[in-house]
Amino acid sequence: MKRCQTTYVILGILAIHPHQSGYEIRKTIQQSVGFFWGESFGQIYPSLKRLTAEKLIVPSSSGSKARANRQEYSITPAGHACLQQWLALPYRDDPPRNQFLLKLFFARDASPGAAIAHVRRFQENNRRVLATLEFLEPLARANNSANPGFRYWMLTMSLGVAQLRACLEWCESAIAMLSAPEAIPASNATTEKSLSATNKL
Amino acid sequence: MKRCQTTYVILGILAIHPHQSGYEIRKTIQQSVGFFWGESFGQIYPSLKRLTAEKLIVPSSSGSKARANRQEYSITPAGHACLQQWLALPYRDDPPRNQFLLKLFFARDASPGAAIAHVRRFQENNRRVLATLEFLEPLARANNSANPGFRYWMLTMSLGVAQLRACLEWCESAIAMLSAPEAIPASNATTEKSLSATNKL
DNA sequence: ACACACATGTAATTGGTTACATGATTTC
DNA sequence: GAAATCATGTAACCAATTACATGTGTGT
Repeated sequence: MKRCQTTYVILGILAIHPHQSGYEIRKTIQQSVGFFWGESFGQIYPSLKRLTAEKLIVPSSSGSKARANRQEYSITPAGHACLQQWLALPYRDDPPRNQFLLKLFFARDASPGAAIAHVRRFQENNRRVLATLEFLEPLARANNSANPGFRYWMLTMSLGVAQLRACLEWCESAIAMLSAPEAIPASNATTEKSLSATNKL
Repeated sequence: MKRCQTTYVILGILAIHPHQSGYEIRKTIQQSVGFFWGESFGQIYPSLKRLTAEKLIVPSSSGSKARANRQEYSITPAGHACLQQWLALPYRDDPPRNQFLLKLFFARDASPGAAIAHVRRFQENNRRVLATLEFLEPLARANNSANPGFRYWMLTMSLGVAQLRACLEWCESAIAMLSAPEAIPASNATTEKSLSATNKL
């Protein structure tokens, strides 16, 4: 049986946190794995129906925050087995598509300021995300450091932070490089003399 | 008029390198922007038809490598204008979906070795990509350093390398951390006493 | 003769976003 | 009573992958 990725995010979240509604599941996703994973309602609600039909989750109620509207769910043993099975499989890395890098790569065909504008935007985005991660980190640490899942959360966080820092450092040098129109970094002196016979760029 | 992303990759590639066939375009994509962008034939060929209909590219022939089969294309002034327009627009960063990080995040529900296996795979992938980038770099530098597009190619490359290095460093520490099952990094002494009342993990 | 790379395309399917539609509960 | 947030869902659309189908030219 083939299942889309949304399946496993929902199962994973419910395995950690039972008794959540579709609405809440989405919020939890945003707050925990949001910086590397997103789900839309158009994906979540149909998935909840399907997973219920497949007995991987069950409608449940925790009593407390009952609302006429709302339906919450919990993971079943079958659901947990399904999640574990998926976790044991090697992850697939889907071919990346980075529009920022694409626009930067083609920037010789753009107006002069375009490249630097893209880089600045990239820099701002990275700063913003880094700030939220660094804000979240001590809070989560205080609340969850005893939890068995904490170490894995930490690992994802630290990779995120490391990548963001690398990007921000790169932004500095990229802006510097793009601001000084003359300086082309050369590996040695002879490169200036246009060896470009068979261009690939 | 709304156009998919494939449009602009094709235009961008043909702006740099005219007289390429669909087959070649794909190859060029793999060799130049391959580490952050991919296109499939199922996307390229229909796009070429559509772009021809929209007069953004034209069927052309360079004479030399003519084949009964093959049809090559070049960008038109209209196509170039379209590309420039797109390049001037702010890039959109689509919500990332990193399956590796997702599996790592949920790893407390997996078998003990799973997390470390995922990390090792991630490490190998990063090493492989880094190796190809480092292999390509001096070649491209020698052939293209005089080219106006070279600096942008360099920028994308250096970001790629920086990110890959950051990931590889992280891999080291992640494997170390996962190999020593006891050590949970604590921010201070009191965190041990399970302050976890309101768990988020 | 065979394999491999070159070359082009279509059809089925999926995975996903976005917009739309609706309504309940809380808070100010 | 207005606004915000909580809450659920559907329909239309789209971008893209994958598998399939077919054929040509080159090198061994």
